[in-house]
Amino acid sequence: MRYSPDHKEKTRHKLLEVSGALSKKQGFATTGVDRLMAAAGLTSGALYSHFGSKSAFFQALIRHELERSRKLFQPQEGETGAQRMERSLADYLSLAHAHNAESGCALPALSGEIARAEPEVRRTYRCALQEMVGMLSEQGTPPAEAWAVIAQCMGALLMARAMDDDAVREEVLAASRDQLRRMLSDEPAAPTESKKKPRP
Amino acid sequence: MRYSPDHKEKTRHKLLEVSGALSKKQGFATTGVDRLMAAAGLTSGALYSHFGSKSAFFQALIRHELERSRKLFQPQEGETGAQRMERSLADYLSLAHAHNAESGCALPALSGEIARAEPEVRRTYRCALQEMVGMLSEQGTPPAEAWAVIAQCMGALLMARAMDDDAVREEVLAASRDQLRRMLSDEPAAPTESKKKPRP
DNA sequence: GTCTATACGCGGATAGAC
DNA sequence: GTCTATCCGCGTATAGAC
Repeated sequence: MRYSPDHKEKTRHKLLEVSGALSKKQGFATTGVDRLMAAAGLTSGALYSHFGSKSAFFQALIRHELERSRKLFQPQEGETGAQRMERSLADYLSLAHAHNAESGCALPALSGEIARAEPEVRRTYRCALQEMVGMLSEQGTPPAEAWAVIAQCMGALLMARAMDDDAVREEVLAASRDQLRRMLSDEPAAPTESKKKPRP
Repeated sequence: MRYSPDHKEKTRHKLLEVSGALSKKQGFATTGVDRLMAAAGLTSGALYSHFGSKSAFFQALIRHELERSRKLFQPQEGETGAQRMERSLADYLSLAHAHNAESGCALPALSGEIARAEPEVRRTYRCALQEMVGMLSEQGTPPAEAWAVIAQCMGALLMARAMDDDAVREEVLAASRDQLRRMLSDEPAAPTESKKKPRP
């Protein structure tokens, strides 16, 4: 063949990366195949060689994106559970994340489209989230709390993105950060956002 | 004229109601003008008479829908604040709401599209939410908590809708209900979902 | 105010050259 | 494996009849 053995694999990976970014920024359904492929320097034919149809491509893309999202909540070298959570919240619920959907988590960017997608895509979505909850569970956050954390993060970021004013965006994000910190430290509500304070 | 004086007003209202339901179910951008109008028994020309363009129609629709959403959180006759919150949570975070987007709240159904809409639409969205938070604030829920409640409700419902399994959907919704009850009653975390228990 | 007819572009998808 | 060319349907929007 005219192409190196792993050329297909590399191209496929690049397609998922680049089209994923474009989909998170502009939406998947509203972006044509031509544009999705052009973002990776290819033409529409490439999509049908690799995935067969646009909706099959969507499923592969969701699987790939949620794999990336899972890593956002994974602990890094030498972190305690509390440190990981504090870092995750600060990164996730930030204005930077609100303003850069293309490099951010797929949950707030694509859940709306997934909700209207075929059962196969929704199954992929559910399994990925269950894995994420399982992972958090192993690290000391009970499943019920883990679901609540994910829902809160996704909701707050999506709401912030749909607004038109950074000050209000930050108000929403700060409220969620504060709320989650209190919840995860098992402390009762406090009137203002508390400083970093590891539990005694 | 051939039509009664308030015919235009009534038609406009019907358009917003019926197209709003269809948009929440199938998405706004992905539903053509013909279909949106056909749902109200009209043809595409009607949209341009009333609103001028599809995007102008979207803004009117969002304004109308968020007015409806605000009422979901409004207290009813003879309710206390705690009763209202308990009723709101049970109704909002339910499988019925997850399965019937067309008659439900616009926030989980349309926030993704709003996030990619023109600034004018996003301004409408922000103002409506600020009013909602102001309303909750008057009823005893501080603004920061109100933002967290709305984000959590929207995130949990959207996540539930994007899944393919009712058992897991219910797990997500129950986790959020439980979390919000604990937060609103200023109680520390409990291992399982607590029963209705007004604060002492 | 609403409908029908129509203009024109972009959508997804396929065929065949290389 | 990728590109170019092409088919056909649906998208938004407008013009003119009633």
